[in-house]
Amino acid sequence: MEELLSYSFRKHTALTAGELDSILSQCKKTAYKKGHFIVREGDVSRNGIFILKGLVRSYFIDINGHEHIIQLGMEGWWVGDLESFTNQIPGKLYVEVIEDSIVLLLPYEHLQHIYATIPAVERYFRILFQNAFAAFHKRMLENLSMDAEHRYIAFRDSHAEMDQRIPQKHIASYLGMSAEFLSKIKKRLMLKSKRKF
Amino acid sequence: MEELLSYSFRKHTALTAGELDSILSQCKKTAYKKGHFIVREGDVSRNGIFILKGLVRSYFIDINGHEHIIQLGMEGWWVGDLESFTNQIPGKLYVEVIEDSIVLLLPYEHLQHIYATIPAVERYFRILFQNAFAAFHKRMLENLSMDAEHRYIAFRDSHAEMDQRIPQKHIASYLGMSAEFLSKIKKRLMLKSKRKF
DNA sequence: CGTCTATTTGAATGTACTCAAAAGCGGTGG
DNA sequence: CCACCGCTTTTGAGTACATTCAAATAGACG
Repeated sequence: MEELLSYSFRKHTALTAGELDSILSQCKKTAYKKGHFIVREGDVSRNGIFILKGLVRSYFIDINGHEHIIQLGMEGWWVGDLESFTNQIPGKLYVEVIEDSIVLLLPYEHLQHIYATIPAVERYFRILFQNAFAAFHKRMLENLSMDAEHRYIAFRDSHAEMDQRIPQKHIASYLGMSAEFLSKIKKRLMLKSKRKF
Repeated sequence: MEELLSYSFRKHTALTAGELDSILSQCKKTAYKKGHFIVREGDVSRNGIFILKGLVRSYFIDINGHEHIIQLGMEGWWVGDLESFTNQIPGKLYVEVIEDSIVLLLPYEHLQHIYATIPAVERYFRILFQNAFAAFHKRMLENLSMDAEHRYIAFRDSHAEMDQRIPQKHIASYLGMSAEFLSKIKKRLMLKSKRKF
């Protein structure tokens, strides 16, 4: 299962088997049950989190007590509270496991050591962050230019698997709308597609 | 003026004077007049863009013909259409100079060469993208949790200088609201602060 | 099964937008 | 120096998209 991480590294950079082993040996494989938290608000995120199996959401709670999902992550993804991890300060996010999951935890200090000893890892994360940043740009662009119905259609089309695996209320939160409204949208789309037959 | 770039590099990574010179020699210093475009929709962004002086906005136009500002950048910032630059494909963004500006242009191929010959630059951009990503997270978090009035207050507080230098309609677009509505918000805030005297 | 959570539905409400028009502001040329 | 033009900002009225609240229904889990 750990090959997922090796595969991810090899996709973006050239590492020897020994280097990969060294990195893997500094990660701790951990299982979480559905509903449990890897990180809570106020925690300092000590670890980078790489998902080997399962599904995770990260969200924060605003001053009105409403949850807003920042990220949904599944197999092969890095997740977490980046600001908290980068600066080793208390964070604002919760990272909750929404399916029984197995993750690799990579402690902050170990990552710093890896950066220092295996420069190619700088390249790996440079590319990862660059891609993540561009993807985020795209998401923001969609949020700005589309209404709620089209945001959901776009999500369903590009994340078909997540649309199946994740409860609607979480998808609504990720897309920035209320759960009730998403329900109404889905009904509207059902009627529309029925009309074609 | 070019020291701005050296300063930016040195803040995040250790580079020799020779390496900095080499990087600088591969950049092309270019002046743009207010209202001119560095990149247009459909262009392949050939250059990384670093601002030495002036002010730049990047935006896209949605299917309804409305502009949405993605980024506002000033002295010491990298700007541009990252997706287009990274993948060397036609982009969706316009990059427009909104004050007479001087920028450094770093061609894509030169940057690849720099990555290959000066590994510390991987680290520089890794950190830059990591910070940019975290900042973007924060912006999205604010967009989700605050109403229009509080988004403007947050912007004014953390970007006081930009609030002065940039026309209101651009700020409105950056904050995801109509220019008219921002005008109404400012009036409301004026009245509120007056009432305190 | 029974309980707890998630989803659906409807009615009332609100935040922010659109459209239209007036007022303000800055630059340019006579 | 003033007059005019274009662009930005302000203001008001009407509107729409999405929310809130409340209640009913359906589903999941022990």
